[in-house]
Amino acid sequence: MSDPAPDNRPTDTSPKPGGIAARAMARGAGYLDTLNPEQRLAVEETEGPVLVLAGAGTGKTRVLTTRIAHLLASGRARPWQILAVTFTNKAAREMKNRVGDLIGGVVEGMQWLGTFHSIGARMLRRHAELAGLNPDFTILDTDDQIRLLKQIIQAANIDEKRWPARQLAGLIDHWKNRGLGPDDIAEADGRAFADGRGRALYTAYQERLKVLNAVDFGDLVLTPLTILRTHKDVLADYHQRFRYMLVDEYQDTNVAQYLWLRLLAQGNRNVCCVGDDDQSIYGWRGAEVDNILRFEKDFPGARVIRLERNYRSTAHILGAASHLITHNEGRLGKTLFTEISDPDDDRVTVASSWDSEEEARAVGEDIEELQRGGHSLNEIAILVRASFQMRAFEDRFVTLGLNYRVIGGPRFYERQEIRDALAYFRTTVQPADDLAFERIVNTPRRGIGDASVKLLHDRARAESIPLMQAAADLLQTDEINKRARISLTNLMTSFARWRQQVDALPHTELAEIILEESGYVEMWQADRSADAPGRLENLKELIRSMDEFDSMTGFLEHVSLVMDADGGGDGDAVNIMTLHSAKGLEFDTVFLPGWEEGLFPSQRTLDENGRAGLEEERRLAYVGLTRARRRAIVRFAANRRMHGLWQSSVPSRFLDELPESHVTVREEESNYGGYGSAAYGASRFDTSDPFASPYATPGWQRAKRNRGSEPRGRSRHEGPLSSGPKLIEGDLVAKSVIGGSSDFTAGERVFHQKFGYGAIALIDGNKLTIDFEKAGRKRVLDSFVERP
DNA sequence: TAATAGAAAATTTTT
DNA sequence: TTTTCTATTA
Repeated sequence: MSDPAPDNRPTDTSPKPGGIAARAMARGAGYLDTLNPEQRLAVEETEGPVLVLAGAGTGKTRVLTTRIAHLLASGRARPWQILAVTFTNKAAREMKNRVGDLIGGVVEGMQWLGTFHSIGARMLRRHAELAGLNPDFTILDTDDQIRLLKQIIQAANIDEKRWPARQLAGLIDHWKNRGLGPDDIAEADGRAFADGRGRALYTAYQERLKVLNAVDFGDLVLTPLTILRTHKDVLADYHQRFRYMLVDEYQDTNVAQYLWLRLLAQGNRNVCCVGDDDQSIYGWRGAEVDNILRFEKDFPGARVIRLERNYRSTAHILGAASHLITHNEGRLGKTLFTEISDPDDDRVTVASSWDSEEEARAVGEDIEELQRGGHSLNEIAILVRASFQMRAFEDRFVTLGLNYRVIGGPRFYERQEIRDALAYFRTTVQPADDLAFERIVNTPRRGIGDASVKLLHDRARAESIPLMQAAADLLQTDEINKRARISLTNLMTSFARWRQQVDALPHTELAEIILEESGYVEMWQADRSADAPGRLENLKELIRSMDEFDSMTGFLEHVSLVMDADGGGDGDAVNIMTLHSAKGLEFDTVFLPGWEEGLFPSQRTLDENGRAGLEEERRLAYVGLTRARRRAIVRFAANRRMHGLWQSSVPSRFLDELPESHVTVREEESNYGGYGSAAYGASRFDTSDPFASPYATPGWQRAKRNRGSEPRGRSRHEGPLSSGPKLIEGDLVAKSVIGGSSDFTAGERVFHQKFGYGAIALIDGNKLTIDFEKAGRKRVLDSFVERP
């Protein structure tokens, strides 16, 4: 959370409860009057466990915020007696603001309103000693985590190539998400990495973290959980403290978060969870839909309230989304409805393109058309499955001169220059922060290369001391070469100097001094590359943003928890983002490109998680559709370029699952081969019982049938109408030969559907480099070319 | 030790 | 296609 203030603040400075109540009463508790009966029930049912199943667009946030306002205004709780958890900082911020609006003023003292991670961090700082940490521990981000694990793997003499740190990080995260410490890992599970050494590495990692006085993201939930489990007095204290608990997006909780909540809720059982099982899209990072599905079992006597009245979308959009999601098993079941029904409402549009570039072109045209009709660009969103899809749209919009903004793109705090600068600050404030120190010892280059760093490491490890300490010790000897010695001495004195100034100077000033004196700014000034000026600008922005905090420590705390991207562009612009980051947002018009098998649903998810993965992808589709207020345009392309080579694709099975009655298929002249309703006809829509078999639809059946080895090239002889099926085969055949070698020979003349005729220049397995007569040199998979 | 060239790998989603 | 890592050379 963005609140760096120490823990004891609220009790003395926040307004008396009477004050809040009085303020709210003065506005005449009217906040209840605007709610519908279900919402009102969800707000007023304050005692005991409550599960609010809030479908998309049913006023979920409104219920949560009104509930908090109600608890405060009715005098049931003071601000600091309410625990309110969200997943994102954005949601926390919004909640705080909206409660403030309801109460009529800024809410003070709601220190337990925040993300799981920020609240976990707060708890952990209060009881750090119980976990063997200092209260000023640092929070490592993923990057630090992986660098640390890399060191541990290397120290254990394990081939880092064969057992990448990234994979171990994933494994450890997975364990932590399930609430498992190193000692809880079953013998068998521990074998999952490096021939059975997974558990040992996990243990080593945790020990190393303790030495560094650091925690990772997973620890922010797991360690507080462990503390609550093992210290009854602490738990009792929180039981007394939290009169009411609220949880947003309950469907996204993982096991550790769930256990933490359950433990806390055992106190007075006043827990209210709000969520939507149909919008659970974070299973891949440990979320357990099961948590929401079995709420009533966990909390006997729980009241379940369904919010099904949708205030956002047209009947067509709701109809399409609702029908799609019925193909999932294992849901609590809700049916969204709207009372607004206008015969002029557009149906959900399905359209297709030849390739991703044409897809972008078509969307661009649609947007310009809407714009001419007075549609605000801010109210338009393009929601993609994977971020690489964004590029085609960006390219197109740049040529069109169409304003756009990418939401959730590269994060400010993840940029190299920002991380470097932060490492300097961290080392200054926390001399024991080895990871930060290591990051900048030789940035900018100062002659302290791998050899010298290794010396430091050996020394530090041998004596179990921080790198800084080891450096100081080593400088007393003559083990390091001259050049390194001189600059290391310099660096050490600089840090000592900066450290002295921490309390003397304003932190923004000190930050400037550090970046200046370390030569870091100079390094970028000397850099002639195109992005150097931008980086310098970012550094300035970083210092500007520090102004809002009252100390360096407070700022660093904020940074590690709030990885939010900055404000985003202003003015009127189209929004481009992934489906995941679109959750919780809404737009008048939503474009959903790339509905193709393999991309959406993602092949990887399908491979790794099977049916559960497919259902999660389907929920993602549901989330996408329900972002739209008025218009949803679903698209797929017949060809897509991935990793620099072309692949063709089958329309997504989700298209088959859209109900005919709410969808229109649009044919576009710009389609080269008439790949419109000819190949993708109304017959493919799902008019059957959704539970029968989602895969019984014609399109999917055909694709499945063709997976084998049907002769290729047939459709070329059948005229333009069936150019579609040919591509389907191309894709499926392509998959079956990946890794094999090609039966083409160099120099051979071949035909490609997109590029025409050409000669093979180079063969690399099944990847061909071909000099095309018209399109020039391209790399393609061999299954996409034919002998003429 | 640093710079460079060349090869290999990788591409989902994020607190 | 792009990025990231590695090995080589100055």
